[in-house]
Amino acid sequence: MITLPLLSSRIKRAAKKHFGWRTLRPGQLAPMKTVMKRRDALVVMPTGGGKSALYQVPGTLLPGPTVVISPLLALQQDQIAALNEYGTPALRAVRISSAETPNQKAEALEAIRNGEARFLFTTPEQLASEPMQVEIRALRPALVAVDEAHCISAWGPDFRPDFLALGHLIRAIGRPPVLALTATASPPVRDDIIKRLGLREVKPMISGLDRSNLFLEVAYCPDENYRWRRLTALLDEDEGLGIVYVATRRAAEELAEKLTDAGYEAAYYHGGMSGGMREERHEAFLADKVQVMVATSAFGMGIDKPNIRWVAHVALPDSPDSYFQEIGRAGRDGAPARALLLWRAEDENIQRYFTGGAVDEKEVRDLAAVLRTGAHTKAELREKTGLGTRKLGQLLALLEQVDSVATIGTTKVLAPNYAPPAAEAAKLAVAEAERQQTVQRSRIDMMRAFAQTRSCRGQILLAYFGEHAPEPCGHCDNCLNPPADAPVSPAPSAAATADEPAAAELFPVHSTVLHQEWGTGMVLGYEEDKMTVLFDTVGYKTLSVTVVSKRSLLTPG
DNA sequence: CGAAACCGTGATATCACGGTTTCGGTGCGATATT
Repeated sequence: MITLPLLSSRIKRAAKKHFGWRTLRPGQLAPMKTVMKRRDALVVMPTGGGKSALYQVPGTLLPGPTVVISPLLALQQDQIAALNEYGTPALRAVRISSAETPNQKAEALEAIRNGEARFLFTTPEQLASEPMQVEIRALRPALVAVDEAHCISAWGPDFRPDFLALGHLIRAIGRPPVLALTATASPPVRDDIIKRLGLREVKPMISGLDRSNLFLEVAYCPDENYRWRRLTALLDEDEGLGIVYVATRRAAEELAEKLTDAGYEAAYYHGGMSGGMREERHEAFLADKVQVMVATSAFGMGIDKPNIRWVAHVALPDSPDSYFQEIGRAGRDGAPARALLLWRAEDENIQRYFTGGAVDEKEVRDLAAVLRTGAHTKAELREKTGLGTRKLGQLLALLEQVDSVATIGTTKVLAPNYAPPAAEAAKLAVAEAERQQTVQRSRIDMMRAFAQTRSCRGQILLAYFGEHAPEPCGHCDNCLNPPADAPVSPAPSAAATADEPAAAELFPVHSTVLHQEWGTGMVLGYEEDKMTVLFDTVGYKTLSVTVVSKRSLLTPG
């Protein structure tokens, strides 16, 4: 029987023996202990906080191999190379993905089987194959680590449907304990991860959300000219290198060119470039050879570079989740760094477009009906329904979420016997799509609210992530230079006259409330006369405290 | 939704204007071609 103090020292010894780490970083030991106790865990920790170690160290001690599920092959490549650099079988990693031939896959499985390797990296798409499930299950994995777990929520419904089925897939390989890792996750995203992975008895373990060396600034830009001037002003003030996020590939190329013409060392990066080119640019940035990287959201995951001095947005991100993750790449070394949001009202349009339009109930019904007639490949489904690849994928993802799709064999899908009738499945799917879009629109609303606020931005961001910060952050534009007509916000020191009790908090932060129309929600925070509530079905809503109070719109839940 | 490309018209021989169409992010994996 293992006692707890012994557990801690075993972990520390393994960290020292295999990795040469004399100490663990804050927030690392507790999740490692949870993993060693064979329990599920969800850990939210900024990149650079040492998330990989959370499965790597226990992985050397557990009585079976660790399966690491991660969304990007390029990222896996780096992690595998890093592990194999140690040159010890206890840390050796292999991979199963589309980049491996059948022979290489077999070798990878064999290496795990005979103990030459401990870590098996793979993708949700590989796990969707039943023969692969059988092979991996036979390895008796002792732990499944899901890296960048927010992809379940962010990518699953949209274009990586196999992420939605991860919970089922993990069950199919024997359901070892699951460790879910991500750098950012607001409460609804955490809930989604827990639900989709089927995590049991987890309390999210969260650390490092308050990045006090990051200075948060926002500027509203009436036109592109003004935005350009603010951006170049930042580049002129700051000697260091950084990332400019834009909304489209074309914008990335055009802005990079404009910056180059103006004498800045700029390059662009987006998902439409060839793999080789992307790698090249990525390497150049890591090697300090690019001062300004103008990029779409494709640039980011896995970038663990300590000396990024600023991140600018020439766009309005689709959510505070994305925003936080993107700015979080600056200042990893702990030295001061800047996050500058340059937004225009027009920026919202493209995000609304990406949110997607109404789903055609008839199309879903027809698809659901075909699925009930037996197993089909996706090509067959396209043939029979006349849907395009992308549309088909989205509808399948929706049906998957209402238990109307199952994968059989390697590539075929069909309606499982527990699936509702086609008409009902279609109704459920349309309702689910609407719910997701409503929530997504509310996230855009929250992003705009963050951009427009006159009070502390750090507080608002933390509130969005479900953290209550009683004091203003002291590292945002509004804290440094309060707008002339700024509200009476809770002052950092007793000097200010904070006689107004912080917008008379009707309901405690984090308490549950009930709204007649919107159902139950959680109070996230107060700001001026407004309160923000996260509702289960309609997402984030900002309400007037006065109106809520006068009309008794909310009751304790 | 809105920016930009496209396209036709008009008054003149190059462009100006207005209407219409198209496109827009994130990546796995399988397939076809060198």
